[in-house]
Amino acid sequence: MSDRTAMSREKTKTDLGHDALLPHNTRRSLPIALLRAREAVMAHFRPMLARHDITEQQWRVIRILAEAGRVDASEMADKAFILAPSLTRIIRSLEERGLITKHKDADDGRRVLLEIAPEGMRVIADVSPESRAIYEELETRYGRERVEVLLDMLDELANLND
Amino acid sequence: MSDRTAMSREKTKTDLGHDALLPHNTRRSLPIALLRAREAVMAHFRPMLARHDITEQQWRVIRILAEAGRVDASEMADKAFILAPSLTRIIRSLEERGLITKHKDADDGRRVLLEIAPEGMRVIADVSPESRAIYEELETRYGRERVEVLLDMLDELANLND
DNA sequence: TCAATTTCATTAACGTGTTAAATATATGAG
DNA sequence: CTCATATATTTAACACGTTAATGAAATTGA
Repeated sequence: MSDRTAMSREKTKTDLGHDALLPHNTRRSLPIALLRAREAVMAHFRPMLARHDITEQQWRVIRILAEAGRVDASEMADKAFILAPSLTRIIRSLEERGLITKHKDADDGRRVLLEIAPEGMRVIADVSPESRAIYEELETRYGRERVEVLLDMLDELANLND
Repeated sequence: MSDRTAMSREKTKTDLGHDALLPHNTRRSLPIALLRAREAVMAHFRPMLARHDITEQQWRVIRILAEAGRVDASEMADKAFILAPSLTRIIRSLEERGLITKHKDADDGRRVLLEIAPEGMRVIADVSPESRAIYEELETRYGRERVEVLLDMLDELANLND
């Protein structure tokens, strides 16, 4: 390779000279570790969702509607952990595809109420068993109790701010 | 709980009739828990990065260049956990802003070599201390050892596929 | 040597993430 | 009741994520 001067000085030019200013190693960083773990998990689900022609976020939305019935947009944003602007787009797309219906709340004209449509229920019925199977396979391989422990630790991390 | 025959029938219309088809509760799902945890962590860093006018991904890239010196795009994609198409855009933007430089590899014309520029080093010097401080605050509040445990568990989850 | 294959990077197209601003409706103080 | 303020949703603008396709350079094997 590129042996710039006399000997192996690959880092010389860009080196900080001392490590105090350098951020700690990328591989032991919480944000990236969380990203990697999440991607590894989603890699199991994504191809299956793609076969059913829905995205991960669309799946979260219709799944919550199937669980919870009629839900307004704010509540949905909260439960599905999707920001309002993204949710607006996702709702539009799901409605156009006939998977959900949308109506104004009669008591509060600002609110948008969402409900799953029969077509959406069909998707739930198709995807749920496969999703479940994938999750259980994952749980088994990682260890059921360790998943619980991990979920608790993640929850606590997510709630550090309160 | 869900006694859904005679009384309280809010969910009847959208109910599946039996719970076997329903996905398990959203709040105990690994993908969302990982997302929530990651967002909670990033919420601490994002405002600081925004003040320095860089995104999280741009920060990962220049930080890796500061750590590792000259790096080609594939290696960068790997280390920063950024997909190639995103990386192409990020590299373009960082180069336009003068934070990095880019050259073709003389030995392999397909490869693109990246290096941090002085302007990029300035950003590193500005952001690193703040980043470190935020991370250490976080580590302290969550518990140093628990962070280590969590990182190990996340790593194992990310490597289940191998 | 050269055609087929593989690898690296980019482009394209679409969906989502993120912040700020705009719009519409509700609510509350006077 | 009315004006100011607060809340719910949408729009806008830009960056990134994701998959597939393209272009260019390297590698392989006949």
